[in-house]
Amino acid sequence: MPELPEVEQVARELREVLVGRRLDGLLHAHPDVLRYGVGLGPASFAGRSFAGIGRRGKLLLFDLGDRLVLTVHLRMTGRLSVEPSAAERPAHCHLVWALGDDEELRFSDARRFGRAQLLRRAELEADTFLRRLGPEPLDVELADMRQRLRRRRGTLKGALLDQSLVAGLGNIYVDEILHVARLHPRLVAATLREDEAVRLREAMRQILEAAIAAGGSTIRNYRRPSGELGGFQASHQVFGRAGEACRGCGGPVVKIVVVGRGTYLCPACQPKRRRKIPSMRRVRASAGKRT
DNA sequence: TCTAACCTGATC
DNA sequence: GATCAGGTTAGA
Repeated sequence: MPELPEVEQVARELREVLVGRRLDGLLHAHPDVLRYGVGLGPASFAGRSFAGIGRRGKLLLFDLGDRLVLTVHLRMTGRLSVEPSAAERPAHCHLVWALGDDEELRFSDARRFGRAQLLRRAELEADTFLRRLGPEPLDVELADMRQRLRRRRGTLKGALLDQSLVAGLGNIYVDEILHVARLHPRLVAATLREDEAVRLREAMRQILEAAIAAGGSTIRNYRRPSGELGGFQASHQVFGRAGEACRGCGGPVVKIVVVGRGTYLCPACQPKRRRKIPSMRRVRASAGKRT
């Protein structure tokens, strides 16, 4: 469910609420959901406090001080929230920490795909998931991105979904980015030209910044820690809009399957290979509109 | 590089 | 009842 903008929103909200706050201990944990580094266990949480909260790709990083880090990956349906201890726990609440002041940090996850790990910093640095992540899409250098794409034999969409190419994009934002960049998801990644790579990188920045500013996208499950929905779904140009009119050219948005994922695009604006395309210079303007 | 698998719930 | 879902990964 959550991609970079949603995870960034979660990190920001929790940072406001949790940093500087003490962690009294772990009250409840599903054994499949929370794993521990060497020598660590449920008792390791007691007496710690939140020194900082960061994000790398779609992974949340809670700095608990004393070289201890809690990582949380929300996967598809994971959700973090801070609630009064007296409030009824949500369904599928798999992790609960006591925060003091009669509040709890809770992780709930219907599909139970999400994972948390308590690690020492040295173990975190050796963590294979973290080590395999590519650069942040908002920071990646154009030359670096081109080089990474050139090594790919598969589709452009598949490459962008691979977290080792760039870290944090998922199914929604890849489709939105490719639409703004006017690139077909099935283009062979390695064949991307300079001008196409420039458009791609610019579209990444534009879409991700707008999505972060809007608090992410809510399609079905995603909720901010505050309980609010994201706002960026209203600005989606193609995702979830099969059969509707493209906001750029008026033609129909279609849904296809690419690398096994439902994929939305406007075939007129995103031709498989170059051809005259309708003026799409102003996708940016319509991207900001509320519909 | 693709598919199946991990789980459950919502929707067709 | 069958299919699909915003993620990742083991295995073919």
